[in-house]
Amino acid sequence: MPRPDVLEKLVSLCKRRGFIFQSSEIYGGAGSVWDYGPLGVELKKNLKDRWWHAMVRARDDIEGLDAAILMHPRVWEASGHVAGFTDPLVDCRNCKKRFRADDPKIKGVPGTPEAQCPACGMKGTLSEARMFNLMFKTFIGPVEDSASVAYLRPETAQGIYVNFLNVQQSTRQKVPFGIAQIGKAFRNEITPGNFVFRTREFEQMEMQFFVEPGTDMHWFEYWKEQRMNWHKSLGIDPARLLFHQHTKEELAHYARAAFDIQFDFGGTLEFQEIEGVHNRGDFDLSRHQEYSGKKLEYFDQPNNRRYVPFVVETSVGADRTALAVLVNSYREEAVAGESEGRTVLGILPALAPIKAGVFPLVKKDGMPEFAEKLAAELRRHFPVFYDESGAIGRRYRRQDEVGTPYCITVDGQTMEDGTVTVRDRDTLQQERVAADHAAAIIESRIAG
RNA sequence: GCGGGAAUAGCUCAGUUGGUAGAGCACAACCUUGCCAAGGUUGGGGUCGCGGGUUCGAGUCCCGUUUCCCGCUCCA
Repeated sequence: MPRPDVLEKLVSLCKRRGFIFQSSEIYGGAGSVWDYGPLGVELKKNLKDRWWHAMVRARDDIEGLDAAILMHPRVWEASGHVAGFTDPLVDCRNCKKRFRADDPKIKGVPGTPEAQCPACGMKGTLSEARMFNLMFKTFIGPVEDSASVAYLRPETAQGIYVNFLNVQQSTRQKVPFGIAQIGKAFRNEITPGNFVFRTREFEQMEMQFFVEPGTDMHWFEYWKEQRMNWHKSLGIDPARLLFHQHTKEELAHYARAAFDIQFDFGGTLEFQEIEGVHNRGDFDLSRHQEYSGKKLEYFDQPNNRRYVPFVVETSVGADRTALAVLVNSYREEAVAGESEGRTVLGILPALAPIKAGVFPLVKKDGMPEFAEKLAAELRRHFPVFYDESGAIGRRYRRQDEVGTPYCITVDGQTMEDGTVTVRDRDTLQQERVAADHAAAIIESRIAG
């Protein structure tokens, strides 16, 4: 049974509370691009930091990199991105089939009444030839001529391949080792949609692991496991995650083997790719050798031999993972004694944009002053939201809706003994702790 | 890109046979209550996605366009 579709409610919540806005909204909106608001940028940053820590900082066999978005146009010829997509294509308006414009089976010039569709035989239904390259094209320098054409990268991986030897030699890494980077990529998708699931500008977190040929399947299995565990560590329900193996037909031109990690977004987005783990063999490095004329070999000193390493790639969408975290955490639940339930984002505390709300129970008897001081103190440790407006219950609910894991309330007793209550987002339980210890207690829970 | 649907306040929507926009919630201020969103008073905020057209007059009809949703197509 498909899970309920929460996407529509989530889109509304994201806008209302400042997670994600549509780009250029006041101009009617730009197609399929989204902006991260104050809370969204914190969530996504926490996610990226977590990935960076797991993949780069916590390991000694992976190095970080931040390659440029614009690259030499030949890179995309080597990668295969230009070749398959420079052919003009035509559509038949009748039978909806698509053909190469130079298909010999087409009689007549496409776009004219005489042209005949090879599939359905109708005349005059073929569109004019159009380019279907999904890469964004631009020009380097002020003159727009063919010599200055450049592309916005459609994937971050190539920036890693072309820097393979730079990184290896400057860090003295030995194979096997990896290079990781987080960055924007751009694709002129024909069918974008589903909120930030498929967009034309998106952010990838990629790691390319260089291994000795023959050991690639071992590392492929290793990284499959590692990456699945990472997603589970985000608090994502394991029942909503699965591997999908690419069939021969699905395999990309560069891949020897490929698994997707899929997440069940619910509704019509049942089990969709959020990460790909691919065994790319030596396709990329070999192609770059061929197109650049420069050797991209690794010298195995102990064995005194040179070879082009194989590559195991892990490529995860930062936006898709952020969406998965939001969808996974969204819940509406009943509250005892109330007709209206509450909306909660049960985000892992470590990922939550705001870690704690700080409230004075009432606006009198020195409580606001005490609470404001406490909030300022806590802010030195993590993001805090101070709120004194409205009923206390309303303030709790506001924080539930944006996933704030803890709410600290300053009450009458605080003024006497310096203790405050800490309320847990998920259990609604409160416990009383010394105000001086609140920061340390919450910090340890976020880490744990 | 093709076909269908939608576009009115921050959100969810209403708006009768065309006559210059309403509700609930949210938000702000003050009062009150004081531990889980529903008290009181007051207040801010839309020119109806955008551009044309028809009309004495258009949110309300027509055309174009943009964006979103559904389906098809595409997805290196």
